[in-house]
Amino acid sequence: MNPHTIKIACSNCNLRELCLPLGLNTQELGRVDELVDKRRPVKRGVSLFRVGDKFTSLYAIRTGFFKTCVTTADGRDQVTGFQMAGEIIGLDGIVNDEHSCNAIALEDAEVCVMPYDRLEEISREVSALQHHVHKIMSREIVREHGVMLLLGSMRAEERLAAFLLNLVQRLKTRGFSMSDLVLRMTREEIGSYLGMKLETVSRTFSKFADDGLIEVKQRHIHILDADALKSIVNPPQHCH
Amino acid sequence: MNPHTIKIACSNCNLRELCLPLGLNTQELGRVDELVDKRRPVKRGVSLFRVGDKFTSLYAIRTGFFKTCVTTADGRDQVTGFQMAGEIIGLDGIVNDEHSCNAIALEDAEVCVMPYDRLEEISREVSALQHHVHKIMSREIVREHGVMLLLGSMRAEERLAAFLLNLVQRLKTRGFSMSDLVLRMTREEIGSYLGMKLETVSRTFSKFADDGLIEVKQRHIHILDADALKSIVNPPQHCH
DNA sequence: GCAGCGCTTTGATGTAGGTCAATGTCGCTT
DNA sequence: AAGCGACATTGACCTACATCAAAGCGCTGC
Repeated sequence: MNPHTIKIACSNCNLRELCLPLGLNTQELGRVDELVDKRRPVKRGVSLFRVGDKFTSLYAIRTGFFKTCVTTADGRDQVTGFQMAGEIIGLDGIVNDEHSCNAIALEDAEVCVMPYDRLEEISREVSALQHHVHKIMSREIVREHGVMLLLGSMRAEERLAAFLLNLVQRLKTRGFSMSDLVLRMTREEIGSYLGMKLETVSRTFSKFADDGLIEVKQRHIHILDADALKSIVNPPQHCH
Repeated sequence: MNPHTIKIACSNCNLRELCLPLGLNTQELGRVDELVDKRRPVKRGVSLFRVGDKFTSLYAIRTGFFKTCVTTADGRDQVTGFQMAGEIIGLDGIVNDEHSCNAIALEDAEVCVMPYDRLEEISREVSALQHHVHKIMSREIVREHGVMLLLGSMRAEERLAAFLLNLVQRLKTRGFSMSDLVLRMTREEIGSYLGMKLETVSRTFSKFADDGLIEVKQRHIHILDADALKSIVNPPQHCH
């Protein structure tokens, strides 16, 4: 192995347990290392792919933070998700061989490029990888169910509380604090994701702060009472 | 081949072009025929699977009509989709080996049961099937993006117009009329899916009828002006 | 150090759609 | 065929959130 190969080997990657299935043997790991063609840096504000781009690859986020969004004919757009290190984006492109959403870096980022035909080929040989790919897609479907629930039947406070808890949970998995986070997106982007206007996002943050649930200083959020946030999302039942 | 085998062979199924990839050779078709373990009837109002059920199989709808829905801790629920003949349900179960939504028949139905481990096994051998499975999952992800857009940034009339056009489009693919449809779900279920109350669904139907876009007689809808519905979903741009 | 800009906060007011309630329609059972 | 129950429609009123508008904050670049 030359140093270059080592550099982009999944088997040495510190995000391995987020991207890859567990329990691969040495030979399988070797095959999986061939998945990543190269790495690609994406500057803040730049898109990794856009609606209509030919679909060629999936991308594993190594560093940085993305949003994905779709657009209506009349220019309104809807953020469909925020993605962080260890997460896979580009799945939307498989069905029609072209991307149907935009993926934009919210901070300087680097992704691992996994050519899709190679992924299919290696999945046929390594069944743990095959299953893993299915799980990733299924997870995305289930996540979106959750967003539909949020958009379809929650009120503003519930949505924002759910959003914060979700973010902090994912950050925790990556070794960050459960109580402090820095939002990488604007109020407007949060609002788009949650189906509310940026002013409502701001007011709701202020409300949470007034109620002593969080501290807000611009994009820095300190969570003071996670349980209270949870009980906003799942209002405690009162017996009758 | 005995008659029983023939009976549940995908290769003879009239929905084949909806469920299966095109262009399989005879040998591949033979393998794919092994996908379906058995058929299972589901009476109207009965669930095919429920939240928490162990995941074992995907289901191809042969006849009938389903809704899938998720539930909040406090009992509100959200319809996440309506599925008709030729569509695949159960993908939500892959990620955690148990289902995370309920699938309920809205009319007497019959599904083909495809044990998931067999699907993985055959996908490894028949790459067209592998790709097809990926496409089905990707299509579901893209569909959900569309629902997020609808829930997050459209108004009631736009939502209902988009809903009707989507239904009628899918029915057309199945050989039904572009202008007449029978809703298999209640106003409340439509409302849940579209993030609005049943009264608003009813009022919006009445509004469309008053405007001469559709005729509504209970669950029978006759579309008079599909273009007008389209222009509600994508309001024509006015230059400035 | 301050000018300018992008983002955020906060206030005042408007409205789409929710809520509550009454009535209507249809299909099913007896 | 009458009566019941599930679903749908319509009206009157209300509220959560949107909209419009005005500061405020904290960068970045000169």
